Amino acid sequence: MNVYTEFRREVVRAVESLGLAGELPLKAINVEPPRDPAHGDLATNAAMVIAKPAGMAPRALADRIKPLLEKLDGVMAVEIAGPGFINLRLDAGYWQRQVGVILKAGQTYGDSQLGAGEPVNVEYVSANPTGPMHVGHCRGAVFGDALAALLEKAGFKVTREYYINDAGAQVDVLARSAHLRYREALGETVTIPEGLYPGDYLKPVGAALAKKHGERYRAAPEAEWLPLFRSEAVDAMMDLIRDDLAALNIHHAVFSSEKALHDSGAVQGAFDRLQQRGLIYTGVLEPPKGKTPDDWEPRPQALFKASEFGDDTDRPLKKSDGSWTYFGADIAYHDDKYRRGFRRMIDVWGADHGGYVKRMKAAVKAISNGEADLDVKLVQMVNLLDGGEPVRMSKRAGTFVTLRDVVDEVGKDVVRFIMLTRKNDAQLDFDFRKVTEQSKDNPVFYVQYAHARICSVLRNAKTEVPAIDTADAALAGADMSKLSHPSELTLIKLLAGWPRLVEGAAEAHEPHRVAFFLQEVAAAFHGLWNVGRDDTSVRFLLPDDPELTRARLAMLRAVAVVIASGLSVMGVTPVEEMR
RNA sequence: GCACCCGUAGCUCAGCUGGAUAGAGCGCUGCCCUCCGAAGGCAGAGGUCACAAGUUCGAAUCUUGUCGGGUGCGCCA
Repeated sequence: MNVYTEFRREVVRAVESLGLAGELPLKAINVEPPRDPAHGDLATNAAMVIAKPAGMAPRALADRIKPLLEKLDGVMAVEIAGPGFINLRLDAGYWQRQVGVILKAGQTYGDSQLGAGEPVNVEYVSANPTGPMHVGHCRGAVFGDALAALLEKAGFKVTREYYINDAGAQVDVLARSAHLRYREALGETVTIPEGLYPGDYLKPVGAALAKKHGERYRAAPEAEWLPLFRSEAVDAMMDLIRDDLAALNIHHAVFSSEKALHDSGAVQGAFDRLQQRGLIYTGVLEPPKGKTPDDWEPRPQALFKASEFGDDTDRPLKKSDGSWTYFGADIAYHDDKYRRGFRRMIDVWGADHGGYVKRMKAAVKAISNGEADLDVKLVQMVNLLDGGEPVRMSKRAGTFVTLRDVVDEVGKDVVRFIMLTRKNDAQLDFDFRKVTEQSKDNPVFYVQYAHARICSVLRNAKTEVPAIDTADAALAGADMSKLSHPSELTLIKLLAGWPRLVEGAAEAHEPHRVAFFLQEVAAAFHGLWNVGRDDTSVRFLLPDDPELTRARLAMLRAVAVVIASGLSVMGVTPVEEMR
């Protein structure tokens, strides 16, 4: 329960007690902080949204609600404004008490029951198991992981999942590339032909295969070694990828294999179920307009009636040779999630897969009879820059930037924070120089600096005002009514908005809001710090006034708690000092 | 041709799912450091929210259309 949901409940209760006739849209009632602080602490639209169905003028209705709200605990004044807003002013004590609430809750402050323990599956990264992760994978990885943490904080039961595309032609290419490296390890001189993976990362894989199998598959026909090499190479690549992800502190709970879906008959099973419901037919697709392929030939294929579920056209499940399309397997994969009990699924994809969203949503609707909800979050490209200049990347020239390169260069915390400083569907510039700069332009530094400054004040308190016990539990008992400076109240109100932000961001699947919120908190804190620079009475450590100092330290700890809580959602470690 | 995403201050971007006079950083202008909290601070200028209709008490936000940018479009994954 946070400030806003608490008062929303009271407003709804007040409206209900009026005994108005008609269907009242109570769900449309909201309580939120007004944009203009001059309008008070809380504003509700209740009178405006209820007015019409109740057959009253909004302001007249507001007049009747007003006295009921005036009686509430913590409410200092109620005003009716504009077209019928009801603005509440809370007494300072109400806000000041929030400091104690935050300190008592600690890291759990902001936790919500919104999700009510409902299972959510978040599938992210899912990079092809053909090599180490490159920088392009970073954003989706960080986004998915932060979204998962955010949903957990909001009370959902989250499963972090990775889909291994180990069934397509690309893993045959991988196996052949590994076979070449295997022969190389056995002493041959090899050149990697066009179309195979040239990367050095396959050398150890080849060496391991040589050690394990000796000469056995050196000159054997492909059919004898391909499945074996494929599976061993994929395993090696997944180890590589898991290591890369670990460098970002990302750990999936479930790894699902596309190949396993084929082998177990799950793909056929999902196909059969759709067929039984008459959603599959054999047909011929129109060629795409405007981009007519030269080799287009109309061919009959097994098609899924995606257009009945909101897609633009029906989609092929089988290729003309009868084998499954990627989409066919992907339907089975989402069917599998559904059968594992997930009614909420989130997929995180690169923006280049945007054209795939409608058909996947259509498929989930179809397989679940509309019971399951799939949200697909597309993450846009990251432009790598160095001092404003684009970093040129080319696989061939060897100037290819891996995820590991980036993490080694700037650190996991910086990568994670910066990747969340834009909403997912906007492009993002990642400038190696800027992200490590110690200045206000750099949001990572700005937020971390706030946390470090607070830690520093707490450390100094031990020597400057040694009488004060700086443990959270002790600080929570301070006389918060001493926190009466306007800048202090502004800061406390901001902190009290954290639980509300968690819920909003979780519902919208928008972890970037956490990053922006923390920048606001940091700005408010730095601002207060600077007030103290000119006006010594607003400083935090005042040896002549231990009671006030105690209250201020409590407030600072509350700021640190909220920052640390937000950073933990983002997967960033708060620092205690800047170096 | 079609679909999806985007279009907000000179630049980079927020805008809490429809609220009141649209915000932040950078840049610009003007003030503020002998020292005690300047890896800065305070103040100011800067907007047809791409454009046009519509929905309603109320639109940057929802709908439709137009313009501009990006991405994608059967047998790749």
